[in-house]
Amino acid sequence: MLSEQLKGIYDLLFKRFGPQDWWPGDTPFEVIVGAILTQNTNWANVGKAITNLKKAKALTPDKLHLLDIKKLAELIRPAGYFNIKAKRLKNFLDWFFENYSGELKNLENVPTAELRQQLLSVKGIGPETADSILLYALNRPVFVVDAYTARICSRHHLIDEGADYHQIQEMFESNLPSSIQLFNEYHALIVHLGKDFCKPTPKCGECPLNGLPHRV
DNA sequence: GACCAGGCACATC
DNA sequence: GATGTGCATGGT
Repeated sequence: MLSEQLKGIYDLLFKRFGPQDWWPGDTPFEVIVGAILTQNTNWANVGKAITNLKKAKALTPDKLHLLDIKKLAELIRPAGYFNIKAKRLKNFLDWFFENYSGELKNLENVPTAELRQQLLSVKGIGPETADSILLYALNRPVFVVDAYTARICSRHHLIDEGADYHQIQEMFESNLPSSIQLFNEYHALIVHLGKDFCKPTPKCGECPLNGLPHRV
């Protein structure tokens, strides 16, 4: 029955918004960089940082690994938190080169659960960033939870207010088929819904979920 | 000018 | 274990 509700919500969102074509990135590595840069940050600003990295021909594992951290911080400045994010990117690259020679294909045979644990061990990569990388860059069937997901699930009584990341993720993953395509589209649709309607102060207006149970 | 954005680590109680 | 705070740019 939760599974019915989750599928119903998906259908409503897809019907209203259509396919979202996520992740907006040309290569898996670009997706990884974007996942770190978009932490608590508007995607438009991340796009500017990505453009800067492309112009500087720095958007490959090797180049980014070698790039001076001060220089890197300057290039990603539009994405905000640029000092801390430069360090986070470097932390990821250090891990990537130490363990996998900076080659994405070397990640292919690592089991998802193990890879997730390893990503989480990198300082600056938390649950959402790790799962975004796993799903959108590495094509693993994990459900990405973000602030919008938590807010929407709570407001519509799908889960307790105050449920943590893992509980919310578990609700989706155990009540939906484990499909990369479905998880990809669902998370993207939730973000679209969140941007248009489910702000911290709700703007329900023409929300496609109008009519479903909702907290006041 | 206030509010918000596709978080995370760390300090403090 | 829960709660608070710093990190920072840019659009609405």
